[in-house]
Amino acid sequence: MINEQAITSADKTFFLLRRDIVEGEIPSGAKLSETELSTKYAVSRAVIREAINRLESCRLVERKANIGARVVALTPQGLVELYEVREALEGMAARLAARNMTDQEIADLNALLNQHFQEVKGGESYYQEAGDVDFHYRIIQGSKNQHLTNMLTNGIYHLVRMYRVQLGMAGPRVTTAFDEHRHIVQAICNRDEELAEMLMRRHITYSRKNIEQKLAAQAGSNRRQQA
Amino acid sequence: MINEQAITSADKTFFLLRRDIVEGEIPSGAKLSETELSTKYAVSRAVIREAINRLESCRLVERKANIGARVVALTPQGLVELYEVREALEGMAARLAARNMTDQEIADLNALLNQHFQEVKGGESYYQEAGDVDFHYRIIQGSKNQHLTNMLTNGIYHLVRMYRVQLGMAGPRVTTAFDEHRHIVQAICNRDEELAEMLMRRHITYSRKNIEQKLAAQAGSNRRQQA
DNA sequence: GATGTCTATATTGTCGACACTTTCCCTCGG
DNA sequence: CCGAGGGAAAGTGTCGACAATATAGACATC
Repeated sequence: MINEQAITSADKTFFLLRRDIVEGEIPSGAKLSETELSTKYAVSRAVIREAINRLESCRLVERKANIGARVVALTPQGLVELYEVREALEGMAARLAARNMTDQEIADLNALLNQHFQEVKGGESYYQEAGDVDFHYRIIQGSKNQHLTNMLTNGIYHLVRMYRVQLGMAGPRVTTAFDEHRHIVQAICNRDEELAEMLMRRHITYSRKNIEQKLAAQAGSNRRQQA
Repeated sequence: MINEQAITSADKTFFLLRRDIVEGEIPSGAKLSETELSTKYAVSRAVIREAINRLESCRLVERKANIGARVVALTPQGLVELYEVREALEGMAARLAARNMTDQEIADLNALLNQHFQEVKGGESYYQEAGDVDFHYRIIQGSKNQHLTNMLTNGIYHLVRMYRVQLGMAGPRVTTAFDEHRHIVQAICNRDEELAEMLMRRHITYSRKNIEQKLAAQAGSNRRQQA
C-alpha cells in the first residue's frame, strides 16, 4: 500500500527496526544499544545511528545525548495525546479531501467501501487492520497536502499501529466503523468540508474511546493477575 | 523562550545550520554539500550528516539517497499547506489549552497580553515577531500535549519563521492580531473549548491570507522588475 | 548502615579512510 | 551535428578506530 523501497543499507535497517518495534519484538521502553544492534543486524554503528535517528523523527524512540535511545513507553496518557493530534490532522485531511479529491478518486473510494462491505458481510473481520488503514490512507492522500500526508504516514500512523498491535486490538467496532466511513465518504462526495471534518473527528474520537476502554479493561485484568 | 541547549557538537552544528537556513543565509533550494559544510563548520562529515538528518525531520531540508540534501523550496503552495497544518494543530492546541491550562497560567497569559498592549500603544511594532510567537507558544504549552508541542515547536514553527523572514514580513496586522489574541484568551478563560479552537483557526486563517496577499504583491512587483 | 568518591568498564560521540553511486565530460560512431 | 558509451571526478554511504562521556562497583568516610 504505502510504497517505500529501501535504497541504502540504512533504509533497510530502519524498516527492520521499525517493524520490530511496532510489532513489539523489541519491547516498549527497551534500550537500543548501538553496538548490540550493529552485531544483530550485521551493519556498522553508523548505519544503526542513522536508523535510530529516523526512528526518533517518527517518535518511535527517544534519544538523549551521551545516554542512548529507548523505545517509547506506551502509556494511556500518550495514547490520548496521540489521538488528539490525529483528530486534528485527519479532521483537516477530511476537510481538504472534500475540497481537493477528484470525482474519480471519490468513486474509487466508494468502490473500496463497497468491497469492504462485502467482506464484512462475508464475516471476514481483518477489516480493522488492512481496510481501516486503507480507507484513512486514501483520504489523507486526497487532501493533496504533502505536509499533512508526511506527518500522518511517516510519523503518527506507525505509532497508532504500535498501540493497536501491542494492546491486542482485534476488537469489534467493525461494522459501526464501517457506517462511519460511509457517512464520511458521503460528505466528501457532497463536497461538504465542514461535515467531512466533523464526522472524521467524531470517528477518531469514537475509536479512541474504544481503545481506552480496552486499555482500562486490560489494566484491570493485569491488576487481578498480580493480586 | 524556547530553551534549547547544545550538548554535543552535532547539536551546535544543527542549531547553526538551522539559523542559517531560516534566516536565508543559506538560500532556499540550495544544495547542502556534506564535504563543503564539514570544512565550513570545522567538524567531521558524521556530525554534518547528523545535523542534516535533524533538519530533515524539521522539514527544513529534503534528502535523497545517494544524491544529497537541499534546502526546501519556498512556494506559495507550500505556504498554504503549512498553514493548513498549523490551523489544524494550533486549533486543537487552543481547545486543549482551554481545558488544561491552570488558572495561574491563564492569568499570566492575560498579563502578557496587557504588556503587549502597552508596547503596541507605545508604538513599538516588534510585536509581530517576538510577541506573537510568545503568545502562540504559551497556548501550545498550555495544551499539555507533548506530541502537539513537539510537532509545533520543533517542526512547523521554524518553517513558518523561514517563510516570514525570507518574504520580509514586517507588515501591519499588529493591532488587529492583538484583538484576535484577546478574544482567544477570553475564550480560554471561559473554558470554552469550542470557541477557543474556532477563534484560533480563524486567527491563523487571517494570518495566512495576509501573507498570501504579500506574496502575491511581491510576485507582482517581481514581474514588473523583470519586465 | 548510608553516603560520597574514585576507578574500571561500557556506551555514545567524533573522526578519517575507503567503497559505492551519481554526474559530468570526453570520445566514438552514426 | 547529435546521441550513445565510457571513463574520470565529485559526492554520498559505510566502516573501524579513537576520544569523550556516563554507568556500576569497590572502597573509604561519616
